[in-house]
Amino acid sequence: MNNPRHIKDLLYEQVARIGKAASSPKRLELIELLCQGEKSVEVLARETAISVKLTSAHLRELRAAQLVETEKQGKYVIYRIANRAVAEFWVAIHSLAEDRLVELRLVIEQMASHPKELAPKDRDSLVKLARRGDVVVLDVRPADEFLAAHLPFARSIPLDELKRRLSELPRDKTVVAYCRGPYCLMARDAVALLRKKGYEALRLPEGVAEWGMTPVR
Amino acid sequence: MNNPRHIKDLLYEQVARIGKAASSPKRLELIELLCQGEKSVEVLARETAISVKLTSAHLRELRAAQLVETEKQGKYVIYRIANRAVAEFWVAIHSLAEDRLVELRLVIEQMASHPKELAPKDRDSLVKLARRGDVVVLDVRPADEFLAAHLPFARSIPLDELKRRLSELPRDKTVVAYCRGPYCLMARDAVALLRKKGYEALRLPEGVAEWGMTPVR
DNA sequence: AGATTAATCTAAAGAGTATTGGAATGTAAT
DNA sequence: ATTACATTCCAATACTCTTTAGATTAATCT
Repeated sequence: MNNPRHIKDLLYEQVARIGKAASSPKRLELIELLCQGEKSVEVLARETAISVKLTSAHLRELRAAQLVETEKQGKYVIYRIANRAVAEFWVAIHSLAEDRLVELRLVIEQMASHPKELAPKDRDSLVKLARRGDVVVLDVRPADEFLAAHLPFARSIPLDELKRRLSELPRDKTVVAYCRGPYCLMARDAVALLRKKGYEALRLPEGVAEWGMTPVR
Repeated sequence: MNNPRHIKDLLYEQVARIGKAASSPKRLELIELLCQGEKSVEVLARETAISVKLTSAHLRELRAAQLVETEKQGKYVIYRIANRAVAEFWVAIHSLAEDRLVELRLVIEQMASHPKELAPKDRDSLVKLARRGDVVVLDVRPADEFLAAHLPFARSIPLDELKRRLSELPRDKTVVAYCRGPYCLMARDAVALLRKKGYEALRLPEGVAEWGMTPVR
């Protein structure tokens, strides 16, 4: 059985393994989360609101497709993205989805709720503003994710500490908050809180994965 | 039901529509074929060796995911890639698969059979050589695909005409043959034929999609 | 040693997908 | 009008995937 058709079938079948891994909403959410940094099964389950058992099963699939790697640390199993290419694929697939699927764009729009929440998409100019201190780039993800990687000149105040650490932010600067990416709601909530307290705040819908800064190894 | 969890579920579910479309080997093959140019259901079925009915069903899925568009031309229905982003996604997913899956790399290696079939990957230098006429870049795909788009300075001799049109190729130049991409076997067969006839021939494993030249509209 | 915690494995039910054959639709050729 | 052709629709079957529950493994804590 070495005919051309047989060979081709083998080839596309392998590529389809990646597609299969990316065909479940839960697995995609796990991938996005792992793009923020390595995590244990328990943490992944908590953050995604999936049962530990089911999380484990989905991670098993991701590992079968070689998209994630594991390392046993004591009684924990730490999962991480296999390499940067996986993060780039996550960005590629969700970007294509946003490009093609009206339904997705609709949900994203209604997520923004207030029209002025979107920050400028131009990365260079944002970095320039942040470097000069004209805006404060605020990372509202958990501290360990900030530690693993963060946008240039960002400072870390996790969302659940924001209320009591408001005083750390200058009142006269615009705050640009970001979190895990366009589907994460933490930055949205942070901006809502900041505005209620009188700050000028914008949400940057991108995260480290979209900026090509996913931590690996 | 406007709680955050519900919103997130909607978001990832939409992205998973793209993953689902890419989770079947046959659909991937159809996408790759459509990256070469628009085609009718009949042609797609013939080229992929899938029954017309099943081809139609898979194309239906691809259209549901908004990855392809259709246009009725007389009694034919012409399918095409929705836009360039789809071709880029095809390249992204098969590149990731090659990066991550040993099994895939193994099949590709045994496909090359002769070690020297691989041509230089550096695009600029290949284009330079082709411009100066130091090598002949040969497109062995069907004529309509060549017409839709081809690599710079390439000339077209479809594989099934190659034997009787050999005289069109200069005997003293290296021939670099390419076809639809790394999973297409036409360039491999062309190289085998050329070598048997005494030509110096190499296979370029990339096609128009990999070079970002997929025809759209 | 025994209890606790993290994670996985196995089995089973339900939901969804791939594939095929037969019928139906719409267009073009005779 | 009738016939041929390209494509899709519908229904049935086999298969695969998702999810949950119960049992199991392995490391840590008391």
